[in-house]
Amino acid sequence: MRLSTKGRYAARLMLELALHYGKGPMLLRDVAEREEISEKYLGQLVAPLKAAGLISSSRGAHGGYALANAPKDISLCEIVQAVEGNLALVECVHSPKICSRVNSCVTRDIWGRLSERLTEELESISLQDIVYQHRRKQSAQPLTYTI
Amino acid sequence: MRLSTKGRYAARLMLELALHYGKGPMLLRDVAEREEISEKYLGQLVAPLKAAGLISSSRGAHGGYALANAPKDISLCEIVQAVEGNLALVECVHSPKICSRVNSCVTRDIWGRLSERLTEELESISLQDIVYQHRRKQSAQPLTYTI
DNA sequence: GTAATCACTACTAATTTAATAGAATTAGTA
DNA sequence: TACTAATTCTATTAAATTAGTAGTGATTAC
Ligand code: FES
Ligand code: FES
Repeated sequence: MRLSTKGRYAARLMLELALHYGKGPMLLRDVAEREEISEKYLGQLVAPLKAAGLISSSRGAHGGYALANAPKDISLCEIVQAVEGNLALVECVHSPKICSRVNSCVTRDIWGRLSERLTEELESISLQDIVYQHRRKQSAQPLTYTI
Repeated sequence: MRLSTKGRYAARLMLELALHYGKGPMLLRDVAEREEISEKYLGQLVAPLKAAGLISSSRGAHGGYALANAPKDISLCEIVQAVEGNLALVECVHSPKICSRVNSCVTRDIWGRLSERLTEELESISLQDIVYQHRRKQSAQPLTYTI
């Protein structure tokens, strides 16, 4: 029951865009460098994020990516859902066809409720919250000098 | 972020044992038949459940499996954890070594808190709860006749 | 001693994950 | 217009995980 790199990288990508919010489009190359993630792989993650309306892009010279909305209006749920698909903990919650006995199976109900709780929890975290926590953490960190 | 068949089957296996609680050991064959799950595959799931102290077994003729404790004293968390290992949504929460930057990464903190919430939620559900919900559902079901 | 049952280990096909690679497309600018 | 910087799209792949199957060995009741 692990979140794949898609979801984790997408969250970090969106955090970078949020930190850069209001400063024009950000290069994928810079995101990749700052987060130490393969640029090509990130290139695949932006497609679903854009399709979900979370980011906008501009091509060509001086292009790049930017948040489509303010950080406070983007939830972690939307980000994860965009790249990972629906968040049900078990498949038959959303696709009843794949299990016979969906009508009698009580564990399905339980996984369904659990999935809802998880979704609610993710919905309650905005990108702005993550930015705040990031800044708080940064200022609490001891300084690191790069020579 | 899906629960694998291990966790799902283990929950159903434990429900069957709970329904049979107090009636002596139950055959794996019967569990497999009632839940329509491969007996051999279930055979692999009982090992970790036993190792976790959730069930007891007796070998030989008239052997089988039984709950090691009352259903009210077994949580869904214990069951899932036994067969799936630790429930962290991302690996670096429990094994900081695998990620560099664990000290500065704010998303790790978020995944960590989320994992805790999920664990709490699973801890709050006992096998007895599942039995109650199962019985309620059964009695609400229209009767099905097997000819 | 034999039948029934759990216990253990090895193997495997299919799927998913986590990338890498490269060509195509678009946009700014000299 | 030609050049360059950037996104976009598609294909390929190695490794890991999942979801089993199969078979043999150990133990116990009768
Ligand atoms: S119906 Fe899908 S797990 Fe029970
Ligand atoms: S430290 Fe592991 S995801 Fe950031």
